[in-house]
Amino acid sequence: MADSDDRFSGRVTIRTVAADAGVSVAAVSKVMRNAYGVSDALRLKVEASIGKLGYRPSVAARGMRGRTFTMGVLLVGIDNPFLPDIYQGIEGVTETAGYKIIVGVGAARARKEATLIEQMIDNRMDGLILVASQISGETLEHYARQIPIVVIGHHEPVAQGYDTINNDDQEGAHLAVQAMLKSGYRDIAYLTQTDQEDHQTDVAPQREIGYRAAMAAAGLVPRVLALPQHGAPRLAQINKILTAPDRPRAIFCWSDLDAIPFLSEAHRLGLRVPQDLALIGYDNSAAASLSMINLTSVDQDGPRLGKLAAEALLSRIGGRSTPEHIMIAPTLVQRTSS
Amino acid sequence: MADSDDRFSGRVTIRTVAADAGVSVAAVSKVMRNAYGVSDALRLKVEASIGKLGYRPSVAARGMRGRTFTMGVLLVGIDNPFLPDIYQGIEGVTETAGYKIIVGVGAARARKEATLIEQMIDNRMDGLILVASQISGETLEHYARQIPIVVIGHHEPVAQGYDTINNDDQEGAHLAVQAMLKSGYRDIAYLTQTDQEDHQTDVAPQREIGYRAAMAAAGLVPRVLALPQHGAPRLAQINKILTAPDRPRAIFCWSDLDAIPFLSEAHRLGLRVPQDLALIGYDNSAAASLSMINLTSVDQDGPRLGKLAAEALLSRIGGRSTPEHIMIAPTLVQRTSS
DNA sequence: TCCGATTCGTATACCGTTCTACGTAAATCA
DNA sequence: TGATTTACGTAGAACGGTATACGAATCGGA
Repeated sequence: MADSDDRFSGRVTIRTVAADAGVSVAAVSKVMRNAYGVSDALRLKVEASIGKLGYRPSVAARGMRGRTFTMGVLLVGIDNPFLPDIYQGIEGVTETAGYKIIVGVGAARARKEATLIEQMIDNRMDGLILVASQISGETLEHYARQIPIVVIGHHEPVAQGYDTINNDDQEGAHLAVQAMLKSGYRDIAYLTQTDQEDHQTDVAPQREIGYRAAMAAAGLVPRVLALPQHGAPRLAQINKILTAPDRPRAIFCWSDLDAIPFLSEAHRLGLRVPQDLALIGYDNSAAASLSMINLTSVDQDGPRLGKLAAEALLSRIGGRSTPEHIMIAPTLVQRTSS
Repeated sequence: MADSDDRFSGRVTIRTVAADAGVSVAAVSKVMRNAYGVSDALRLKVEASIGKLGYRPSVAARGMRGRTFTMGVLLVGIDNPFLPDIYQGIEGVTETAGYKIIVGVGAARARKEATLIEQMIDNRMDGLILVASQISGETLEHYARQIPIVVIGHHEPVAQGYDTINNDDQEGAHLAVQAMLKSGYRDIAYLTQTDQEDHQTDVAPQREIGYRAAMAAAGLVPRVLALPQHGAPRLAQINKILTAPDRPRAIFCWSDLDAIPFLSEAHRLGLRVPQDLALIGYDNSAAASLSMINLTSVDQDGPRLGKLAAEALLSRIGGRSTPEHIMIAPTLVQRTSS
């Protein structure tokens, strides 16, 4: 009877295994969790049944009481070219630690991201890594009380409840401006993004701070341009900047995401790079190294950021409660666009 | 008030809400699910309590009996440029249907993908969309018995247990070859990928079939080149093909993913495109339209594929059990590389 | 020989939902 | 008016695990 029942319902549960091995449900659970008080004989019996039946515990059921051994990774959007690097770094750590990853895709909007975080909490993730999140530090502290959180690409050096892993964005900007100065440019503009909730803690404003400091140190007047991230106005704005009579001679872009379209439009307009226009981007994405693009870019070592974040999260899940704030040094990859 | 409550009483459960509203647990559950048999008065009372307490149901617990209202999306890898389009199409549908999405990132390896599918089943997803999966049709049938599945980018027109959504890859190849013939090229090669488990059902072999048919129809001899997807040999192989004395005059690449590095290497070698070498890619990815790249490419309308897949999955979750196999027509986006 | 400690396994109370019965009161019908 | 139906709400059994309390052996030492 029980047999035909099981066959009908399909799923092999902990009870199926217990019956097959002739032991109690609790015994099987203990074996699964390597809990204390299991003899070798019992373990062998149970493991044999597990293998035979192909039993896999239900994460949902398990999550109602214990760990799920899964961490959630929240990405800004799926099209950002430096995400693969970070993801790869995270995965390297989780794989050896026996953790699974589940990805949530945001849209660089705080509201949407908050929903995703809640979804991850609902799904009983053991911890969360947020990449370039738009969420305010205050809100993060709130969520951090419910689940361990590590943040990449969001400067909040005094945060108490969660960890931050960053490259030194001010330093990165400094490197870019220095390189341009060294090549003789003085009319250097900074291109930032608009239509973001405006936090000083985000990477673009941090890079702007670094840019302004470097310009000031050189006795030059800073000039900040802005570009919407989405929609038709974007291309029009690029065109407007490039065709204006006071077009800057050099532009440091907050991201390759903007630098490459700029390069493209400049090329279309017949501007020579770097003779007529010098460009430096940020992230050293795969596309930057293509020979027709050849964009000078600041590299922030995505794999390392991901690795550090995953390690921090694991230690936080393990019980650490003192915050950790790590900042790594960026490097400049010089190419022909500057 | 509610704030200090939250901090102390821990998680707000359905019982908290029921107690607060002065109704039964089942009543709250009914309201949550818009189930039959709930009066406006009851609904209002319950919703007030939900709002006041900030209650959110636990997906884990919910998953143990009913729906989770979450679908899993399995992507080949996070760096494939046409995934954002498909994702966007899926998201458009799920958002209005009140479904959540959770993403799993594969690595174009069947083993890894199988693990991910099992993880999704363990997490009690309501259904799965697999994008460009490497898993065999046989294995898919097996999993499809456990969970509703829709597959994008995998031709299996007689599959019984799951649905397939594809662009007509043979037709896409036909369009590419036709365009090259029309421009006067006759020495046209096809570039496929290696180091994949070799299924006729995958997109690259399908495109090869279309290519061979089109060449045969024109009375030309086909010529197939191969390129590993990863590692150092990749660049060396590109270089070898481009510098060989019998370098083809035109190459139709199975994906922009390969066409763009080819273009880059050709540019580095000083080859003129399309005078010395014509190239056509597949996927019409964002990078293809950049003016320095300007790659002719076959467009398979990713958003539409995603939309159709999500709709199919919803109807399958809703109970449909007859398989659905949809094929949409690709178009050629002509640019200057051919 | 008796006693406390240690080992191993079981019974069972949860965890937070859904969902199937079922009871009751109001509305409709003949 | 009595007999059905319909609408609304509740109780309580799942679901598949975890974890705690506890009983039964086994063991070493005085």
